[in-house]
Amino acid sequence: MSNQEIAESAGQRSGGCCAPISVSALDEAQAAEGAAVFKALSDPIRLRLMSIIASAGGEICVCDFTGQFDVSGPTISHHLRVLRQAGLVDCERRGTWVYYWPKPERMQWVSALLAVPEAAALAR
Amino acid sequence: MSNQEIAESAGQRSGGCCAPISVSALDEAQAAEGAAVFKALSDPIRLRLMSIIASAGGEICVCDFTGQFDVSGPTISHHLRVLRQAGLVDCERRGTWVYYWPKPERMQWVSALLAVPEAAALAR
DNA sequence: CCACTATGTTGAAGTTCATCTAATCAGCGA
DNA sequence: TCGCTGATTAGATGAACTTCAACATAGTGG
Repeated sequence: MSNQEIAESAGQRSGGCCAPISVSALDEAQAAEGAAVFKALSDPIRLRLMSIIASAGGEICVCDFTGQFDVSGPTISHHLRVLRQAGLVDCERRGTWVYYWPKPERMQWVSALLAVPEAAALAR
Repeated sequence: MSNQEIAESAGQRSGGCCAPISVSALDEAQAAEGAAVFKALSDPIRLRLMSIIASAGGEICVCDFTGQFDVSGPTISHHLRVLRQAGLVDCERRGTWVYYWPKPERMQWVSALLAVPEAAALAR
């Protein structure tokens, strides 16, 4: 895969955009978008929710969360919405239950933002 | 490499610890540590500061920041402290000026946390 | 149609955060 | 030693965030 292809696959309009910050600095718009995603991950409960969803290997039911956390149902619901609005997960209601799944492109984009290319790492 | 070895090589006491969240979920302590780092990156100004420091290719003087941002000097200083406390940058005073540099291990750790192994990506 | 379960939404209370001004600290040169 | 410049700390204030209780909505089954 060429660098160009990598850039394109990462760069589908929303947020996907930029080289790792070790390579080039972000402009204001890029920083705003990135910060919004990091904010979604900046709460311990949300990060755990995200990790449970991401590691589920597919979909997972909301009913599997309640009980694993010390907070009330509405609070879980609120945190899930934040993750959804950040584009990190998506969900669908099927019958009584609601299922969530991760959006790997988005996760990968954020991960790539922080990645340290070997050259940059060696420069120190 | 055994799982144990992986855990050890990633786990130098503070924070380094865990497999990507696409592979296994975080426990409370891991989530707390990860969330703290994400919180440090969750502000647009801090994320831009971080990207400027990371892409500087070495050290950079605080005096290079002031003027690039619409906030007062003390505010910049406050944000730099948050990044420092998160372990993402470090600094040293030399004469009149203070220089900052990134800590690539920490950046790499956070990046790895969100990385999506191919297998996990293909499973969807 | 009604009761029941599973989630999501709203509004309010308490807490944390970003930002500013004013004051302080560190180094330099006269 | 005194002032000057660069940077950080302290205190205050308004905005944003987390959380819960109460209510609303969607779907199931009697």
